[in-house]
Amino acid sequence: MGTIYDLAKKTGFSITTVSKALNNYKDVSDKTRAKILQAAAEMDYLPNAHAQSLSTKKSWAIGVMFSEANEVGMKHPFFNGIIESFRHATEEQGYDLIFASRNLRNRDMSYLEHFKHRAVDGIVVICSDRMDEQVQELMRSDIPIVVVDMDSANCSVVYSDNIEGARLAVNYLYELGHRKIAHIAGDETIDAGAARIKGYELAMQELDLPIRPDYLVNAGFFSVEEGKQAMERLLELDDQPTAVFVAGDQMAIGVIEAIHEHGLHVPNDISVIGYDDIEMIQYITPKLTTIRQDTDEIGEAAAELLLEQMTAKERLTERRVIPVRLVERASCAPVKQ
Amino acid sequence: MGTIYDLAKKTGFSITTVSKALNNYKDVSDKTRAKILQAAAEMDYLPNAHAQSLSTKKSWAIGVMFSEANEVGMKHPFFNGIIESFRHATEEQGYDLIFASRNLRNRDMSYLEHFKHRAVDGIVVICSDRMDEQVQELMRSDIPIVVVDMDSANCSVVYSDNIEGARLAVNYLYELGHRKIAHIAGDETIDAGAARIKGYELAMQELDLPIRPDYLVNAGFFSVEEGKQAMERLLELDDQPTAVFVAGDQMAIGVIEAIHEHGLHVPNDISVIGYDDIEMIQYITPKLTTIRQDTDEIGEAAAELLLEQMTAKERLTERRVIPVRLVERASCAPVKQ
DNA sequence: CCTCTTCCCGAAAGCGCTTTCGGTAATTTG
DNA sequence: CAAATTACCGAAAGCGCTTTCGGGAAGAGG
Repeated sequence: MGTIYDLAKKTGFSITTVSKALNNYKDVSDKTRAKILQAAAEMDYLPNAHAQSLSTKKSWAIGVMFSEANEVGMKHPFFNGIIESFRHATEEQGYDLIFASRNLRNRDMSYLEHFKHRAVDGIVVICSDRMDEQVQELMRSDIPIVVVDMDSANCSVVYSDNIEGARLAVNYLYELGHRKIAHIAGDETIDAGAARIKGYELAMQELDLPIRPDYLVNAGFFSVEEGKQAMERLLELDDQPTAVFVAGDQMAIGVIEAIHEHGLHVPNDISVIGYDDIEMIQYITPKLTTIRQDTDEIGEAAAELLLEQMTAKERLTERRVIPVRLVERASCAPVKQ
Repeated sequence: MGTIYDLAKKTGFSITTVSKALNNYKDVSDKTRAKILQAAAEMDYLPNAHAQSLSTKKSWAIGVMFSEANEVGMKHPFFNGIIESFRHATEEQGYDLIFASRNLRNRDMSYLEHFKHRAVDGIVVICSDRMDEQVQELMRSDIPIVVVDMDSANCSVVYSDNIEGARLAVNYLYELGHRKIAHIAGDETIDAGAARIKGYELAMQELDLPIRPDYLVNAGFFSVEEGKQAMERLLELDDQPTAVFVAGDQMAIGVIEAIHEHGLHVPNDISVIGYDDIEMIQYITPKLTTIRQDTDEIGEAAAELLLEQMTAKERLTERRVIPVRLVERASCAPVKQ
């Protein structure tokens, strides 16, 4: 492969000139540039990224961090869509993504430390847990950062319009004639969970429907199992809801399971609407009606906000709320008389 | 944050000694080491990874490349499990993962070039397409590499025991009384597809069952839609199979859909067995019986093989075949008389 | 023909770290 | 107590690149 020095020797120019030719400086003639480029191609020359970063202080790398309760990492059916889209958008600008470990040869360090060590140009964190100390630390730092799925006044954030999404769901059920609408919620320590609860309550008020405490059950951290358990609690009620708005698709899967095991039918006995629109829910029975979050757009927006900061070389704090929409499938039906 | 030079000034030692203290050289006394470490902690000193890599020629980074037909990247429900497990295993050793773009500031380069540019210590490629020229190039290079889900004599590889998996599936159906067993296959250009076909044929022979060309249908690249179309072709047959072994879970979902749309019942009319055991299939109706590939173990094995090469600093060519097992759920039933 | 620009190019310092090698002081050995 | 180890530390070169700044050559202007 060779170094820039080899290239200089081969072409007879100084390494300064070679470097300039490679980097499109204008104070090198077309002729010598051509020669150098040709020689570079011949010897398969590639600049060493580390050396470049060392001298330019720009690494062309973006650090990514996941922070979610269930520790599934890239298997997360919603977050991985966002990351994939984010990757596409940043790739176009020449950035690489680096998934940092928290382990530097036996010494374990924080993500912030690791990212500083790696000298990344920016950080994207996909976070559901607002209490995560590691995330807090990242947000306090002065590295360009964008946080996805969480709100904060101190840095650029992007998330879906959860309030509107919840309202969409409740209104839809209302229009189907439902009045006893329950909400199986995500934990309030998670922004998305809290916002959807708020949206639910708002919508219920707007519709002059009572907000019954027994119709609002916290199902924790969005897993199938937790959804199932939450639904079982609703099914124990004397006065059962006729429809339930579930804060996440995975939970909704558990919800439907619970309903079926109880000998009831979705949607004939109970209507269920989910949130996220992850891939698998179009294959379950019944196909789940849900509020779709646009992972593509979220990822792109995140990339945009981060790139903006990286080129501006200053910390910005923009908030981008991505619209959601209702996807009608087969898990909701008009209320029985 | 400061550099090693600041640390030297602060402690009064030379940068040589500081570096040695930080790197646990033994020719520095415990006392001075303690002083230096303390000072380092006080000023939040972190070594610059680029400078380190430049001088040690070790980057503590592993390049990862995905190569699959459907371009879903990290959304791939099977591959992302492998990558997640791989990440865990390499993280423990202090390695970071880098997802390279193919774009270096307008100049687009091959993955190999990019990985050389980044000076990664090793490469993991998760590959289904054996014709991918980029992958070929990587395999020809001299960087430590491990390839997942594909076979090759030229580098370390890890994949599931597809032949045995197919055999397991066919035998299972046979034991349920099925004799008309079809195979909806992945494309033969994909190793996994080819191997499962081979396993299917082998098993059929062993059971003295005829291998009918019309019972072996190529469904391409493992998507739901392709599976559905393939099943539709089987359903057009005068002499329909009573059971079908599908080379991938996603295809199996499409297969079941086709059967249902045809007014038939799974498993009462036709038994279906899949391959992979991706998460979502336990939530569909009926829950899919399948051959489970152990993504955790595959990822770990890949990490092991790669780490081995990286520490040995030489290219090894070990082959690791991971066992599979049958997971019985509800999509197969005894044949109707 | 001389001066002033403009165009090209290169010397050298610097980015932050590692590692070889040699040297001094302290310690051990006989 | 002299000689031989041993323990500890630092000068300096090097990793591969960028960028400032100055200087020479060529062209433009008077």
